[in-house]
Amino acid sequence: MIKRPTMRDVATAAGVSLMTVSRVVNGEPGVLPETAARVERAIRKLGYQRNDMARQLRRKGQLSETIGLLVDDLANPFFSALTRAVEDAARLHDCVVLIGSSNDSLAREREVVSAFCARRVDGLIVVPVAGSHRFLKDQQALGVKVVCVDRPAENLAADTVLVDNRRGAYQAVRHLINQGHRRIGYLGDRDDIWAVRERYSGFNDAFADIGLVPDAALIRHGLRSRLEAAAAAEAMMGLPVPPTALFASNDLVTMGTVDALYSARQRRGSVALVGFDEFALADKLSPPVTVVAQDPAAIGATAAQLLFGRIAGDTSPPREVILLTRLVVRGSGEIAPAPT
Amino acid sequence: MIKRPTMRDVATAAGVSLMTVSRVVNGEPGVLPETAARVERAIRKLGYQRNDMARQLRRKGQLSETIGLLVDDLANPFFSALTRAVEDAARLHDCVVLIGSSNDSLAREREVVSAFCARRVDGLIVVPVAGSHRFLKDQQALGVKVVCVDRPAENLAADTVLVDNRRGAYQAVRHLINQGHRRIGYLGDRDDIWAVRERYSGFNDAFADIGLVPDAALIRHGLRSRLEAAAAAEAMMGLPVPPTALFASNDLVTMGTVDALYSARQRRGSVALVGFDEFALADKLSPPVTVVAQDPAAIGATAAQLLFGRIAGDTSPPREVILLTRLVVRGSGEIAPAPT
DNA sequence: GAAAACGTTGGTAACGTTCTCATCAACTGG
DNA sequence: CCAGTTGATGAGAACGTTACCAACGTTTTC
Repeated sequence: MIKRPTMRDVATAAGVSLMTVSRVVNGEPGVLPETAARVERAIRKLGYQRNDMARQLRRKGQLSETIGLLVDDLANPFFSALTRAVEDAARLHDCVVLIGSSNDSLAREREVVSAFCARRVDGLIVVPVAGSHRFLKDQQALGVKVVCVDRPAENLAADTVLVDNRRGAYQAVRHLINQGHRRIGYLGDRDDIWAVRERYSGFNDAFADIGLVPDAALIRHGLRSRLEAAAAAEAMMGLPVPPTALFASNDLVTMGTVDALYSARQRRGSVALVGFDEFALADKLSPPVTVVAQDPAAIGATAAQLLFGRIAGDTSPPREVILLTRLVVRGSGEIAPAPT
Repeated sequence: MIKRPTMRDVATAAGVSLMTVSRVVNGEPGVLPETAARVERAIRKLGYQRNDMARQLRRKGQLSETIGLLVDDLANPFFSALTRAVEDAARLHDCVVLIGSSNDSLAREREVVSAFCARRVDGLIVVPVAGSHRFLKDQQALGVKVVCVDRPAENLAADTVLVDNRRGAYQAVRHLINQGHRRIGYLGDRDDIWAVRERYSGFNDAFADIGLVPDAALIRHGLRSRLEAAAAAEAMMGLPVPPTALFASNDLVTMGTVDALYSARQRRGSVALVGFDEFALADKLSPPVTVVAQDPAAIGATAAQLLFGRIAGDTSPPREVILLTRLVVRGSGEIAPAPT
């Protein structure tokens, strides 16, 4: 393991000054081709590579060409697709991406953001958890550009990319209502999450439309895992008067619900299911699952576009971009025949 | 947008020297509690945050507490689960993670590795693409710890975490053979990918066991997407004498095959399918899909453990860790009745 | 009671880079 | 032939931090 060579080492090896090496490394003009060639040779011989930390320290106010991305849970397909889109955009700007998962913990979010900012990222794309984002605001004041994704951050003037959660959920539930359903169950994630709350509002909106109020026995909040969702769905289907349809507030909950419906096979087909979020193979289930589809790649790409715009100097007022969801009807909506 | 305060600013504000501030910031002993409190107050008032780039520059030879992770495609659930595991391990070591996707391009891999190393990462976890990894070796010589995942890197002495691809595929195909299948189709990704080649070997091993050679008409390599896989499966099932079973070399190909089998519904159930890689809802398809399951989280965790061991100073010879796959039989193996 | 030890604090030199300016030779034009 | 211009190169100071050592007052030790 050799000590890393510095520009000074290269300079000595090539018999030139340090500045000349710097110029060659950065492709600046004003170096004789012959001299440059000698330097290049020394660079290759020593295996020199520029130290971007030192570089970044010196050229203050310049960009570090690093951004941070903080999502809820990277293992979730929705967020990993989003991440991939951000990464692709970042590469186009010669930018590397620091990644972190917040797991819906404000403390963890703060830790990660702080670690990112200590490394002087140019910007942050954040899926903000519930709570106060005082520290994000502080970083913003110090010049870090911030874009929020999937949920707005409380008390923060930042670009935000959202989807029409409420309308999406509304349409999904209206779809069920139009099929004749009246006893529709709600299975939802923690409702301190903004997007989840919005979807629940949409659920209620649809009922308000027809002058009804959902049955409180058919409302379940706070489902944090596929397993919990399965148990909740199971319980709900076991009620004296079970629902004829279910609305699930996100992909995880939808899959848990599918688990429950499949494990109680005798009842399969007797309940309609609509879920928020598209997921792989939803069309292959029986019955196929109707979903409110978001486009995570588009969300990520939009967020990245906004962020790099800000980094490039866009100082217009914060924008809120709402992307549309799409109801993908898969024919599981019709009132099913009573179980035999 | 305010200029970022430095330790010097804090020192002036607190009426102490720069060194005292440094000591307080780093929690070093030897500062009177009273003095420390004054400094803390100044820090909070100014919103000071340590500049880790300068810090890292000064304390040479120390760790940057940053690692790089380079996967094939972050949007693939396998790699995103792996990434999540690495990230969790990194947090335990107070380390942040730079992420990149190589898309199976050597040039892109080199670019990303180079960008990571310019930022002086302590280590790299890499899913190496095919080709020469000269540049990885160079970085290794300069002290960057490297761990390979999913595939070994050619000509590189580095810790490597793999699964028993060949044996896993062998067992899967043996399973089909035991069920009475003889015409088994192979649908595979690019076979310049090591893991894919290994799986193909396992496929052939199973045939060798019973003294047969697979029919060349039932072998398809180079399927890069779900769509391509679907087309290939479709074509194969349309042969004059179609296969009675299919082996798919990874999750993407398996899903494409599922697409093909579902779209040709009349033939559904007439062909058995076994795929490498577990995927969500495989158990819910009809018929359910038998898979060779890897544990991406365990792979990521193992790789991270090796890497942080090296970073902490472990200089033992490179290790190769082989994790076991698990054949998850889901009852789609039996010879199906001839199509009606 | 002088010497040694300790606990607290500050001054200064790096780390590897880029920026600013100075130098110096070789041209150019009148 | 000399002032002015150009083009290539180099010297030195910063960037924000930490390692090292010196300085200081106070206490302990024999």
